[in-house]
Amino acid sequence: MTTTPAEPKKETRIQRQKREVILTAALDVFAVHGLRGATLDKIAAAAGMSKPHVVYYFGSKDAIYTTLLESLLERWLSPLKDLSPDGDPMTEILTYIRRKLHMSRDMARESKLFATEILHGAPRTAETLSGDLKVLVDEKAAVIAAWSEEGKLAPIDPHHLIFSIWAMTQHYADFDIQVRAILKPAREGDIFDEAEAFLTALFSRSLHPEAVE
Amino acid sequence: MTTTPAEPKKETRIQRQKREVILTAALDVFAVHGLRGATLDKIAAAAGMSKPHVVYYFGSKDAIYTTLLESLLERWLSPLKDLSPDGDPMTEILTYIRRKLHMSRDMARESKLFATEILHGAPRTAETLSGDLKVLVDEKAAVIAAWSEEGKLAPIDPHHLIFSIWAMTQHYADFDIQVRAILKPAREGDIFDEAEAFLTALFSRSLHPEAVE
DNA sequence: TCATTTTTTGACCATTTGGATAGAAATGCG
DNA sequence: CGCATTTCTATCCAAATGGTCAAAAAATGA
Repeated sequence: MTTTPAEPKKETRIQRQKREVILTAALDVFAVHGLRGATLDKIAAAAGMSKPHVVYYFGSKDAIYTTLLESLLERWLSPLKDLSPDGDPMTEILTYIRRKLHMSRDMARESKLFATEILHGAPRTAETLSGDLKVLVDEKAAVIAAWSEEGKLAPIDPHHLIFSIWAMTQHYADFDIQVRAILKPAREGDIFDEAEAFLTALFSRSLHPEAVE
Repeated sequence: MTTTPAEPKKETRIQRQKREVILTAALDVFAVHGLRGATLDKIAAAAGMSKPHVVYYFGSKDAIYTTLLESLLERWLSPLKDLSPDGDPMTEILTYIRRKLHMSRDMARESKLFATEILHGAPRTAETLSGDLKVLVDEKAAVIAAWSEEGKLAPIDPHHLIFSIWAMTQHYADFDIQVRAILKPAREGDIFDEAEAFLTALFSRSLHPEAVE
């Protein structure tokens, strides 16, 4: 048979490497052009191989995209998973913000891929969003809510707090072109360092448990 | 000649209406599918007319997209333009946040269109970003910086403050699917009302000029 | 009314693109 | 070495898609 391996039980080292090369190349292409704008030709060129070879390893363009998205979701959620109810509230949240921001800096392409997916209706992520993600967020929101109740944190809507952290950190990856265009000639330093200082100041001010009228 | 009118000096009322119908339909399609994912057939179907008719009025798919983007940019910036140096700092900023949030609520498709454009490298908006937009932002950032200097506002990086307002307000339009998936069964009220309360609280706490160590 | 212009579309075309086929090159292995 | 399996690619194909064309229908105006 001439069919593709698709997803065999045992993957050789070479197969894993090749798949990795394709995924990396595809990530570049998808992040810039989106799912529809990306072509197998572009991906193949970026990966330095022929188009049928790409299809040989993944079966279809869609399969590459889906694979990318799935492996991304895991890593994407890990910083939030690490937010511990046992730590110091302020430290936990500021650490979370910092880790999320570092992910935006180091995984800008992945962030854009994810953003485009959600933006276009999350056709293949909807279940994860209202499933695993919702469970995780609800759990951590409860932790934050408890902190607020105990007076360790200013009273705040924990869900919207999480949304705001996502929005602000991912903004620096997803809209980097805009951010850079505006900050351009001035500002020699790293934009992410500025962002970290800004976000730390913003949230520590808002979250300190005091002046609760 | 059988060429299209494209952009004649004088546009009849009927022409303007037709163009408007097409633009509205195209906005729906572009917001969901992106530039590449949108097809002339889909746009024509959404507008209730034939594909050649759409081309007759705009010449090309790209022209529709560009027209949409240009008319959007003006409206997009108007809330920031209205931020006045003469008003009360806190009121001005909170009003800006509210107006921006209302735009996210009422112009979600436009927000998504813009987001996709920037996300994919802003190929046809780059000049505007580093031109008009930068000028406007720099101007308003100076206003905010002055307020901070005068002690009317907590010291804060004004550029990043603006970025954070964009990020958080647009998040509710661009990522509405994610937000809704997480907030779903609970929360009967309007998400945007919650967001408004949250953002108002967050920023008024951070911006009040006090506790400056 | 009837010629002229504008609006509208069915049919068609060229290109792009996802993917299939078949076979070549390489690799593994007895 | 010789056979089998895996890896890889040139070539082709069918569907989708942006856009053209010629002509019909509707509106305009003298």
